[in-house]
This record gives sequence, C-alpha cells and structure tokens, in this order.
Amino acid sequence: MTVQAKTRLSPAHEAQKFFFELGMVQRMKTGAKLAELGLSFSQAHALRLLDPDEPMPMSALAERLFCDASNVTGIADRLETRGLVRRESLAGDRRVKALTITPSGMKLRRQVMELMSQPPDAIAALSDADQRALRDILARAVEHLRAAGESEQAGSPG
Amino acid sequence: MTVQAKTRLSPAHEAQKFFFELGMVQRMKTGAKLAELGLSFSQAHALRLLDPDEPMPMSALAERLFCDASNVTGIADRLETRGLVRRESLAGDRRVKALTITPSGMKLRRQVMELMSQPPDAIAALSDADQRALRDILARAVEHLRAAGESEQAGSPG
DNA sequence: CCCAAATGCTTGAGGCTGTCAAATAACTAC
DNA sequence: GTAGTTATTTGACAGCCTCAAGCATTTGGG
Repeated sequence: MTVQAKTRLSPAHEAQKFFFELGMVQRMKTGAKLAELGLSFSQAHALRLLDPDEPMPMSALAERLFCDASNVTGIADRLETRGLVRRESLAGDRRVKALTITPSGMKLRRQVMELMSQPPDAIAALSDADQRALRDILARAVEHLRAAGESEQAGSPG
Repeated sequence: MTVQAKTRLSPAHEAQKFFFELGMVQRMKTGAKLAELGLSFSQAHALRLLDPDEPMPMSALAERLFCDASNVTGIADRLETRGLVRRESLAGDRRVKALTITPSGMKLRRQVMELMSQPPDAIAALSDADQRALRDILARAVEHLRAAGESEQAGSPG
C-alpha cells in the first residue's frame, strides 16, 4: 500500500517510455523533411556516414548501417543514380568498391546534417538547465554503450 | 575566441546527437528480439496500441501509427492470419472494422510490452539520480510535445 | 605456378513497410 | 432516393531488408 500506486513504473522504465515517444515523433518529422529532399531515412543516414575526405568501402558502410552488404548495393545504386555518390574500385584491391561523395552529394549532405542534427522542438523548448542536464546524462549513457560494445568485442559476448 | 572550441555544439544539439545514437541502437536490439517473436516493428507497435478491453477501428489505429489507412489493412492481415487479432464489424456502423485481440494475441502482446518497455542497458546502467533526472526532463519534453500537438489541432496549423 | 579457400560486391527471390489512386460498401443528408 | 461522404480494400509501385547463390579478385598451400 505505498503511495505510488498510480505510477508503478521505475524511473528507467518511465524514461524509456518518454524516450520512445519522443523518438517516434522525431522520426516522423525528420522523415517528412528528408522526403522533401527526395531521400529516405536510410539514404540520408548513409550520406551522413560518408566522410567527404575519405572514400568508404561498401562493406564498411554496411557495418555502420547495421545491415547486410547486399542492402548497401541498392542504397548505393539509388544514390549513384542521382549523382550524389560514385563507386571507385580501390587501387590495392579491385574487389572492394569505395563510395565517394560527389560535389552535388556534398551539397545535399550538408542539408541532411543540418536537418538531422537539429534537436526536436520538444527538446529545444526545455530550459537551458534541462538541456545541459539532458546532454550530460545522455553522454554518460552513450559512454555505457561504448563500454558495453568494447567488452563485447573482446571478452565474453554473453 | 571562447574556451569551448572543442565542443562548438549547443547542449540541445549534443543531446540530440546522443539521443539519436541511443535510439538507433535500441531500435536494432528490440528489432532483433521482436524478430524472434516473429513480429516486425510495426506489427509489434500495432499490437501494443490495441487496448485488450476496447476494439479499435482500423482508421484509429492508422492515426496512432502515423500511417495511411491502406497500410493498416496489410498489418491487420498479417496479425489476423496468425490469429493474434480479429476484425469485427461495428454494430452501429458496418463500414468500420474494429480490431480485437484474441487470447493468443494477448499472450504475445504481454511479451511485446515487457520487451519494448524495458529500458536499454545504457539507461539501466545510469545512477538512480540520473535515471530520475532523465525521466523528469523527458517528461517535461513530452509535455511540450503534447502542448504543441494541441495548439496545432486548434489554432493556426503553421 | 595452380588450384582451393576466402573476401567483396552483386543478383534474384521473397517478405515487410509505406504511398497513392481507384474501387467498393455503407452511411448521411438533402 | 440520389448524391456525397466515409471506412476499408485493392493494385501498382518503390524502398528496405534478409538470405542464398553467383562472380570477380585476392590469398595461401602444395
């Protein structure tokens, strides 16, 4: 018979609920803005991951996109068709094809970066103190993420 | 020439970056767990949105899924084929078909709820104080979300 | 040197999500 | 009761995603 019968969720669970809701809305909104640029979420994300100064092998992109290599073929096809990206066979190993951003790809990429790094209104509307606190807490969470990722690579993959 | 040359991003922008990264990883992980249950993300989300005690018209579900009504037809088809859900024509208006969860759908729904409301490891690993602070800040953010949503419904829709 | 295994990408089949436009059925209002 | 509206479905189309199979290239053992 505690007082908190109404909210029987743990703070982490409640946070997760809010996190999910904010993420959902944000995904819809950026999705719509990306559609105006003629890009799907995956295409935009791929464009963002490509380093303008360093061609990236398609397999490396697949890894960063957490998806199958065969999937990247299609995504690269569409980006290349639109002239945003070029396939270049690596000199050292002619099997690997590295993706290079073209000038027009660079231009679009800048728009995508701008658009996707914009915090959602709900976060922009928070007080300065809240924004800082949120940033710090999420930074710590991401740190845990990386720590877990590394121990997974090395030790017992549990 | 301020000191913060290293991190030239605003707190909100940095928060957004971390938020995106955490969301991305979480999506992958829950996606994998859902796949083990034979559910796609959309199917799981739909199952979650269905109130066990209150059949929901397909159009209402479409609205909550932020997608076209014709899309819900397919999702409902797949859920119904697996016996998780039933279409029931509304007594008052035989055009609308409301979705009801079947007993086996209820069972799976409970698993989905459990699975998707679980906070990601990165958040579970935070201190109690951080978890509470995160919950409170995100709660305020969600409040802004709702406020914006309501003013959008009523006032000038931008 | 040559063949086998490994590697990087592509292709094809198949399933899911999503959109739009058109069709159908049922309700509402004049 | 006829015209217009509304809820769902269908069909066409495109993208994402996976798996298995195929092809070219590289690597390594004999």
